[in-house]
Amino acid sequence: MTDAPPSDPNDVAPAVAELDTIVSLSKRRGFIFPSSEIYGGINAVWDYGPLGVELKNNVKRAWWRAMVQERDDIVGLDAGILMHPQVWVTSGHVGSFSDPLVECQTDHRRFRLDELPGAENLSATDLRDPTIVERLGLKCPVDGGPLSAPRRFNLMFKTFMGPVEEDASVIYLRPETAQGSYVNFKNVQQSSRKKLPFGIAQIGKSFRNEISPGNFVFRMREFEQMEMQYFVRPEAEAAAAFEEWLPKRRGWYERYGVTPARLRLRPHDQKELAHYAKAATDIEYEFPFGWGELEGVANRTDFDLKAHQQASGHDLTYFDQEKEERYLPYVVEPAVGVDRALLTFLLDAYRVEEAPTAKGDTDKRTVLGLHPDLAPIKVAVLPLSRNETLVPEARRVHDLVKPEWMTQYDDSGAIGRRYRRQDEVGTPFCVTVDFDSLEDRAVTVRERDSMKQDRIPADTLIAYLRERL
RNA sequence: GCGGAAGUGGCUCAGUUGGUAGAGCAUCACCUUGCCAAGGUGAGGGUCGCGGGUUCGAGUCCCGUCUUCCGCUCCA
Repeated sequence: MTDAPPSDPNDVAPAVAELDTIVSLSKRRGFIFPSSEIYGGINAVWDYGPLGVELKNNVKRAWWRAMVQERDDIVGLDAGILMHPQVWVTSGHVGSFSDPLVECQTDHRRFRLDELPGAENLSATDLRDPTIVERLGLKCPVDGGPLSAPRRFNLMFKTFMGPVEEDASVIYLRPETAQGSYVNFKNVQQSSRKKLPFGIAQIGKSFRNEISPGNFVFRMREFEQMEMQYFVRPEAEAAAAFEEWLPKRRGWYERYGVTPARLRLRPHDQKELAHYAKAATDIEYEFPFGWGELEGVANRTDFDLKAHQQASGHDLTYFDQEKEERYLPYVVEPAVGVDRALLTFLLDAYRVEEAPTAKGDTDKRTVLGLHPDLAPIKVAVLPLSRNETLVPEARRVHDLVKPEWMTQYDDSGAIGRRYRRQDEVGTPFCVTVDFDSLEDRAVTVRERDSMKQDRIPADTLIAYLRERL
């Protein structure tokens, strides 16, 4: 299940939008703003504006639909961001979700201590030992320069639980939603009466104190995840489920319009596997800054359930009626970053094309070719002009459509300009009310991608749009 | 965290050898037009990331600081 990067240059998809273009569009049209901007901004946090929150909700809804609504073997869960501190000790995040880094004193390159030649098999204690570099005589593998003592970067945010900070216990903001599904495994399984294989899906915020965030919303310190834990019989079924989920998840992106040539699967090699995974493959997208992980599919084995069972003393095994045996399920997890998916949809949908103008020549037309399910605004209602009889009629049409979909009413500026405004934010349908409408009670519906216009009776508008949205 | 670059109205930028900020686009109002970014008139909006220094005077020089971008690194 591996895709080699396209070798024939003519095979490569057309260049994706520059990141700056999307950043600028996002701010100008109200998709995404830098957080706390009036105070100079805060690194690696972004706020979603009026259109951004619609788009984001639509992305989440599309995922939830594919994961939960359309399946009878997966159920939802919304666990807390704050969890018992022991969860993160048990899960290995307190110990392993931090990297022992050493820095070369001459060229300032950084390396993971446990990846340096001669330090591969160090114990956790050794990795923390400030004298370890000296004891082993480690040098910078690039220029042979002296290395600093190891410093640990824990990627988890800490805060305090309890009113008095001094007495309160340290707790963490979750770095992944998955643990909520593991600690609730029994609750969910029993209350929903699911038999294996079944899954628990979650969408929610996670927090990671990344060493170097960046690339717009690609890597943030506060971000949102869509993770699904699929519990199966060990171990053969896990391997099979792993292979099944990869094309399924890749297909999801294609279903919502992502250019197939800009997607690829990249299996992790043994060294880069996370501490909890036995196998993992990334679904990557070709971002303007290079191929980057969109989604990770991992075989997490029974690592988490086994650890929680041991640490909590609660039996987390599942009794299989059919096979009449009791076992700890294996877990296959597809995990997506909502913000990454959203960024992908934005980048991939952005295009500038030639379009005819009133004068007869052509002009640039900026279009977000978002899938209608994802588009923040589904329908725009536009009176042909800001005329005293046209406006009330257009308002009536708008009132008709408003309860059904997210809409916008716009009567400011020339009609052509208003079409282009809607194109730029991806609105699939524009409904225009003109002077004839006052007589024949008909409206013009114009479709974003084809720019085709249909003249239809106003009272069939809802039915017409319903067929297409 | 280290190295490099940058920070001027909503966006993209200009700002000459230091003399108290401009443009295009966007936004809004009015008039005209009326189906794909039309024309006209007008308006709002920045003290130049922040703090300090040099100077009679700084967006324009110096120091500090914050933020962003590109590399090193990592992950959804």
